[in-house]
Amino acid sequence: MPLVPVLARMEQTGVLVDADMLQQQSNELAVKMSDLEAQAHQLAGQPFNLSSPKQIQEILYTKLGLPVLKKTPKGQPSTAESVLQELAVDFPLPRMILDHRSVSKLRSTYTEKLPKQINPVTGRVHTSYHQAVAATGRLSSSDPNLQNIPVRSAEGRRIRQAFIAEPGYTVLAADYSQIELRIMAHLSQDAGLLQAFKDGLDVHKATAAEVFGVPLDQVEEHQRRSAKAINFGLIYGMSAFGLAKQLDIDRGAAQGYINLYFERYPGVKQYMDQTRELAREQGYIETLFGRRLYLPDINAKNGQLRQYAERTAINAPMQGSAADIIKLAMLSVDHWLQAERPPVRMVMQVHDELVFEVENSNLKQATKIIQQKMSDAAQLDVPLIVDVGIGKNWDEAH
DNA sequence: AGGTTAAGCGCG
DNA sequence: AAAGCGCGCTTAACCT
Repeated sequence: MPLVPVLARMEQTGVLVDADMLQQQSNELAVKMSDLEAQAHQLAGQPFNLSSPKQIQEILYTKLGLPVLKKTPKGQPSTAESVLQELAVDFPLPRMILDHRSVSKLRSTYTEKLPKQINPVTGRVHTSYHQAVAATGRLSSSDPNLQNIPVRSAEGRRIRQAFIAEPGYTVLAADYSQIELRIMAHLSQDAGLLQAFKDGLDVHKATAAEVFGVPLDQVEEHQRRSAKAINFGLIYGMSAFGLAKQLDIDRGAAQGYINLYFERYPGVKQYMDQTRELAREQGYIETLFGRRLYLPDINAKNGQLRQYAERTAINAPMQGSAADIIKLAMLSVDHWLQAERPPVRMVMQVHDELVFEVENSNLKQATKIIQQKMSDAAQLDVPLIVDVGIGKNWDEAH
């Protein structure tokens, strides 16, 4: 039995998963894995278990003499993705290891496991949502974790395509647009950021225009990408060093971007300083709705511990407030479901997204009500925009 | 045989 | 010296 009570095992609803489709994908992934193993065997001149760190170290570093770019905390040569990415520029084997890793991850974690998690009585997968695990107030999901179903790669998205609705129903996915940055605008009361959201701008593009000093309609793609990295970095309390690595630029340039950002959005700068200060004084920070996160290390002598606590102090109000808001939205939606009993099931929560199974003839009305209830879950000084997608499966609904 | 840890990676 | 927040799952490697 788990020590933390399972407050929300999805026994009543659950989500439909097409086991045959996953089985088919499993077979295809298995073929790719053995192809890669055979190729690696050739190149290495010996059998090569691509998932064994020991063998990777032996073959890549000892036998082939590839440069050791980074070490693990225990002093072993690192085989982390970022390292292998760099090595892949000059050598073929690292690419194969990376491909093998992503394929085997998809197979072992998803296509092989999910079919076994289907409840024979309901024909659905019923995750457990935990309310008292994540320090920021987010839910977590386990057995199986449905909050990390692949989406970023085409291969991975095929797994999402196996998440379907029963005949006569449609998958409806509703997600908050940029909720953490909107919360940052609200908390910091930065005039520029507030205005950008009130004007309904593409916020990364708007940031790029400000930081790089170009008109909105002349922002280039690489500028938007940099601005996006800056925006995310800010939410996480990232340093110039981290931004430099992320954007593959030198540290001075990264610091320049950050300085420019804070010049253009002085309210954000002030908010960040204030938040650190408040955390130091009271030993905790609060979300918009008063959820506390205690930071015992905020005044630690150990710089590493202290800086970690400072980054948490910056991030937790935004991540935590977003968690508060979607929980309120879930309650609001549930009240509607209980009162009206529409043919609608709330089947998943993925941090800033709610997934529903909606009877086809009710799609229009359900979309409107869900969108409105999520948008109205909190009153901020910027609008809370909710994007809704529908489809035969979860992938299509995005 | 079974448990634990480190590394790695899937997601927001 | 570290350097970006929050999770859960799988594997290899190591341990009892």
